[in-house]
Amino acid sequence: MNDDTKDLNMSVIKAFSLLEAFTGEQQKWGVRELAKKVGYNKTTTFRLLRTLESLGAVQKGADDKYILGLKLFELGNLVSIHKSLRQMSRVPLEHIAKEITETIHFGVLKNNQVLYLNKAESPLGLKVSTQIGSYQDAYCSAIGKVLLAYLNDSELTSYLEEVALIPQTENTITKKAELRTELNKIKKQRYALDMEELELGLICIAIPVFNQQGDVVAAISASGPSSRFKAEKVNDYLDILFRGSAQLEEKLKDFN
Amino acid sequence: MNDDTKDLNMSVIKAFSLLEAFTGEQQKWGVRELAKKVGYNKTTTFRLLRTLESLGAVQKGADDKYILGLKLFELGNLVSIHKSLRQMSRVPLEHIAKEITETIHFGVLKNNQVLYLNKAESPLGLKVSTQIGSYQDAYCSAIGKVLLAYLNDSELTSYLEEVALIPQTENTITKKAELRTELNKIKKQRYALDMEELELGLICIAIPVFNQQGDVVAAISASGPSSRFKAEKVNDYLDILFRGSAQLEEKLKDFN
DNA sequence: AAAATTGTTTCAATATGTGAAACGCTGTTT
DNA sequence: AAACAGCGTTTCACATATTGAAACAATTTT
Repeated sequence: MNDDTKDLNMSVIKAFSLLEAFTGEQQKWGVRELAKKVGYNKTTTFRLLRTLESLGAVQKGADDKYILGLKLFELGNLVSIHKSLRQMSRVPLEHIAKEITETIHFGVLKNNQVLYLNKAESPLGLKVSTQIGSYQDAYCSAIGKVLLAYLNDSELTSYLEEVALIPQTENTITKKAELRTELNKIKKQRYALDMEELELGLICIAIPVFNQQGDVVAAISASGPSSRFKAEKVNDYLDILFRGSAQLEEKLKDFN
Repeated sequence: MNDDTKDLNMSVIKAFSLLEAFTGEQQKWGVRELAKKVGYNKTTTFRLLRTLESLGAVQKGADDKYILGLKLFELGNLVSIHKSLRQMSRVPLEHIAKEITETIHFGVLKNNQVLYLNKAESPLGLKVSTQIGSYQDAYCSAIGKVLLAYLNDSELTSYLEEVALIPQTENTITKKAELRTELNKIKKQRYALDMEELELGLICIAIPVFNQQGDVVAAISASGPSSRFKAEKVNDYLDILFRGSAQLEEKLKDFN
């Protein structure tokens, strides 16, 4: 951590640390266990939780433990950045999902990571399911690699300097030179594949979404289990994705 | 304000006051104008904003003014209360919207107000458009009246004691006895009409959604301009809504 | 019945947030 | 060209609001 911490309101920072402890895996917290987790005194933690409760940012569940409250739902729905992208993506994503019958994701690059703005889930039982609003490392996902591929040289160089290529599976690209080569290839062919680079058994194919100026603003992907995702289907999937992407790009025009 | 304010963390409360100043109408704020709006010193406001910025709860837009940040989007997507209701409602709402070609809303009662959890917008140009996550007074909306109609006696009595029936249009019900009669009628006929009670030119029809135990957990509505919403269509709309509601109730079973 | 949890309150100490005034910057008015 | 008015931001002495160990009340576990 750098010294940007100077003159920030510590109470507010602490309050948000508490909120960030609530994740998809751990949705409920008691006072003492949360205090232990974030490293604050239990009294402090208790008072912050009570404050957040009075604001509706957290609330007590049936078992008296705290869960995230509806105020955050309200505020989250007011966030205007990418809001139009998110809204306009819904219908095209659902069309694609219906045709491909795999889960479709829609994401942008934010802080060098993929931020999932929307999704349309596969109608099948066995499917990929990601939390909208969550982040994913870019170098090991199809959407991420597409978005990285269209960065300009200096952006990509600084990304490669900063990032640590941690192996998620035996297929994860862990050499920076190799990643660069892969990204060049992706830019040429206009799509990216993730062949179990993030998770074993999970395959993903992604293509870019351009705005009217020709910049890549987002990417869409289809993800499914390797058992269904056969090589001979790739071209079909790409066709469908490209048609969906064209729809998205059409809608994007209205927002300029 | 009552004395619940004791021992709450004022900084956190102030920070949230700032966040709540951001609405659909006013999405951007400069430091000084926001300070004026919320009544804090500009220095305090500035420091809180800087703190919130470092947390990603706000960020600076293109014109250097502050807008709500993606951290709130992330947190909002993690809110688990009503999350399943929200998710399961999407597909049925879209089916209904396609059939009725008017905007469909899905809401619950929260703090004696209607909280909109989801919507499916009319494909037509002239349409109702509500912010998901926003609140609406219950007594003057169709969804609200349905939800009120199924409260038990003591809940309804305490609602009627607390609420102020402020006329929104010339059709708004402003007498508590009259509202009670209306709610009885609604419970009997199993649907509610809002005939320009909230906004002139706006008509709305709503029905309840039951869970497996037979409690009303939510309501769905179709809203449109009075120019399109003719009396002879009401029965058709009801048919479609009831079929949609049945779909919703079917999905609800899986979550018990 | 004792022990070990939990959430919650108390109170003195001090660390933390406060706000008037000043600063540097940009754009407009004189 | 100079004065002005707006903005976000910094400074610093002061005072208030936050802190945490310890105690408390209420459950649950031993």
